[in-house]
Amino acid sequence: MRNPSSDTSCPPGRTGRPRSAAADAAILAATRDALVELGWSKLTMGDVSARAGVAKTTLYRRWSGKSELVVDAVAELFDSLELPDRGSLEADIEYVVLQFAALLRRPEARTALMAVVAESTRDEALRDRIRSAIVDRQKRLVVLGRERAQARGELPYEEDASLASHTTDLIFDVIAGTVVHRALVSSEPVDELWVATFTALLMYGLQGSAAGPSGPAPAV
Amino acid sequence: MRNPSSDTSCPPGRTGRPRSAAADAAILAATRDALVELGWSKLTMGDVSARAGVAKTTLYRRWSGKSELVVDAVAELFDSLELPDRGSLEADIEYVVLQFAALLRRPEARTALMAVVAESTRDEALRDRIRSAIVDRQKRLVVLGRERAQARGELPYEEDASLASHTTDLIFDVIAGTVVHRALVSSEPVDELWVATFTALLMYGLQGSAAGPSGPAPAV
Amino acid sequence: MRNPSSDTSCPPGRTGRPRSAAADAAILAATRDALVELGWSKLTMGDVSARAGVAKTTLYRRWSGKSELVVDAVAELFDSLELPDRGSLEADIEYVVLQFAALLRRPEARTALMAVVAESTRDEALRDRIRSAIVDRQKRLVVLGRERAQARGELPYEEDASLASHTTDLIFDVIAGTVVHRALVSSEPVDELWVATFTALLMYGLQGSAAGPSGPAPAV
Amino acid sequence: MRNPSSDTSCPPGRTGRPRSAAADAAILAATRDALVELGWSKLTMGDVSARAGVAKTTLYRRWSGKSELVVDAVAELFDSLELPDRGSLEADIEYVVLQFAALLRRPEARTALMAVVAESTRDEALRDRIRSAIVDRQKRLVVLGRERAQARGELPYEEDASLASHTTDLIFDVIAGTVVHRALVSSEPVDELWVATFTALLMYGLQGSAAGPSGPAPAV
DNA sequence: GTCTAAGCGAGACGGTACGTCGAGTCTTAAA
DNA sequence: TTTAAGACTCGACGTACCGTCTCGCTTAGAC
Repeated sequence: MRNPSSDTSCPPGRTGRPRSAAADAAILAATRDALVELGWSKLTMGDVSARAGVAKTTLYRRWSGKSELVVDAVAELFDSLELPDRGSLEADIEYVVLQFAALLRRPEARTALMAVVAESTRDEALRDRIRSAIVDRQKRLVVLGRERAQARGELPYEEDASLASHTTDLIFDVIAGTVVHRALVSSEPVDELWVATFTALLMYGLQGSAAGPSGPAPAV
Repeated sequence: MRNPSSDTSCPPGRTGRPRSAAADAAILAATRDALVELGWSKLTMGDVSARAGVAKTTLYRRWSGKSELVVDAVAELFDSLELPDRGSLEADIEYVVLQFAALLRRPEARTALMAVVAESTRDEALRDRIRSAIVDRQKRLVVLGRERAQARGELPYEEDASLASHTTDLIFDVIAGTVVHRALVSSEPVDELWVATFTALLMYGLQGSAAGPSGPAPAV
Repeated sequence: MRNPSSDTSCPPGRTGRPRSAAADAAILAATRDALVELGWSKLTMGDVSARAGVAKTTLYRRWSGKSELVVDAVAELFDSLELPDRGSLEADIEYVVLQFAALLRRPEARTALMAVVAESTRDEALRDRIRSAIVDRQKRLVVLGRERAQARGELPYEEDASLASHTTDLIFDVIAGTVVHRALVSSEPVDELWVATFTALLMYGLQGSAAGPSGPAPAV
Repeated sequence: MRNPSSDTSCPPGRTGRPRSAAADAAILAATRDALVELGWSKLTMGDVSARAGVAKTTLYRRWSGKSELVVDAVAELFDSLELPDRGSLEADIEYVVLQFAALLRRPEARTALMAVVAESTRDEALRDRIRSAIVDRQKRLVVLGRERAQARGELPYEEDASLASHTTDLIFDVIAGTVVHRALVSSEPVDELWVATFTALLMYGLQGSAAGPSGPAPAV
């Protein structure tokens, strides 16, 4: 994250004691520790502040509540996501799926992600924060993978920008949604075999869709 | 639900005042009302008991906590899911996706589903309850749709029972996961256009995968 | 105190678990202990509840705040005040002064009395509670002593009830006010010598006033 | 007050920016305003600093806490007390009682006086400060009134300095204590009628006591 | 005329207590 | 034995003040 201080940009005026930069890092790390040990529902602001060696008021000065804090704490995990060029679209998809699955194996992510999404169903601001802090971080991998596949000729260029965006969104929802569902709802392992099967399904789907409505109609 | 009383089978002995059957229904309805008005995180056991005109003790005698109660309350919503024969696999998929999306538009489902999944990441028993009360209800639609498609010849029969089961699981995770992600994480509408696109992707994927690894390799 | 439960009479309806009578006693004793150890300003509701082995909510269910609680706790000390017949008005006065001074030597009374009076300057309800719980307990000694003196012929009967009441009030304010001021404001000891001097002053004053405006005018 | 800056004498060294003299006055005035509006227990240092247009640091550089600040703020009120010669001891007493009662009608004095006395029961330094800032200011009126009465021949000279001092103290405690008790504990008005009655009692007491133990024994 | 040590405003900081709320249990009397 | 009622313990909440600190900026006397 470029700007770890969350709610208010740090220097509104120029007077007064400046906010401790170290505190931000300590708090977010403490939040992740608490998530691992206690899980979302048993995590408390007081506990986090104690772990971080910080007063509770310092937390509330920077984050308006538990959800916001946890989003920022978990978002940092997503900074580690990357997409090296594995040579083919198929390999890239398998890599990104495995990487995301590994992230979902981390207890702090498991317990926190669905929780903040649940909260966000009744909180517009939280939804925006999740989008910018987490979703966008994931989506850029899809964008990158798609561009590479287009450069390789594996996928056609889409000239209509709106359509291109919608396609990216769909691919993203399919990949992220399916992996999350497998890992957290079905509680089944995301292992190499499953990833290969899922990737194959997705590859067929992408290539068939790319051929498009004008392509060979799905045979019954 | 056949047995709405959840934790303890109703009549362990036979003496004493029997449990009110009406109470169960009232409690679950009150729970859904409270979910609509307050959302998961602001729903309280005391509030539910007050809405249901029931003592808190009565709640705790039947459910061990908020998560269990909400799972049962929301599970009843899934009883309305059904899959009439629409004539083709494609139409069946579109129907099931739209139906599930409609369910996710209900505020009680939006706020509760992800929340109980989040809770279940640290609670084995809750995970089982979600599986039997919710997931299995959804999955039978996939099983049914697949059988119909096989009967129609749209999809091949899979003789290996284990493999068949895995394929069903994958399809289920793709459909349910993608729709949930679209609706709750990306917060985008699941409209006819999107459903058509997604269904097309899935159809190509299924047919390609059905042709199998021995089928035509995905062209680059 | 006849009714240790303070704010609400115990049985408003007849259902539900009744309030613990033991808790009242434990809380008031804990309050006095805390006053002795910590003093008024460092006494906290949380500390009292911990000492009493009681939840904080139980305190707040019975008393609306620290002031009310402390008034009730200290009021019990005043139950020990009594006025045995010492044979003469002078002896009775000396006895009551010494007894009150002894009470004011107790740290819980020293620290609490002025504090609740200070609070009561902005709180009508608290003022009433102090009056009924503390002031009236003290004043009855004055009433009793005066009646005895009248029976002995040391003081004349006052036929006008209003005037009689005003005289009692004056005597009470003089005795209680002077002793409190000596003990807490001037911080001087209320010893036998001082008591004798003060009592003499008061005796002359009472007898002179009793002789009344029609009595011998104060000589210059 | 000669030296309004309380805790540290202003110029310990000689270099550096000197303390603002205006700040002291502004702070004490703000303190009195806050006492009137909020009362002792709701008055906060932060509020006072805001009212005075001063940083909290500036307060704490001059006073060690709320009690000290309030003592100084209220003490200034006592500067207005004076005792013009009314021609007789009786008139002087009535005057001083009425004047003191008027002071106790001011909300800032009502709420603050008992509060700081309560605090002082556990704080030696505060007790000294109250004595020098408030009590001594009151007591000099008694000393003055007594000297005048002696000059008039209304009261005898007391040669034993210690005894004289003790008598002054007693008179002071009787007057101040009785008035405070009437005004703040009994919450009854200190009106002309009451003052006359009280003064009469006191006059008889003083004259009887002045006649002394060797004087006519109080008749039964 | 600098130099410099203190005062000053602003406001973040680590704490402690607040008074409230919800969870889940327990104790009554009535059904 | 279940029920409604409600008191109970426990623990977290989010806020308010406390008194301290760290900033950058005066300000006035010493050099």
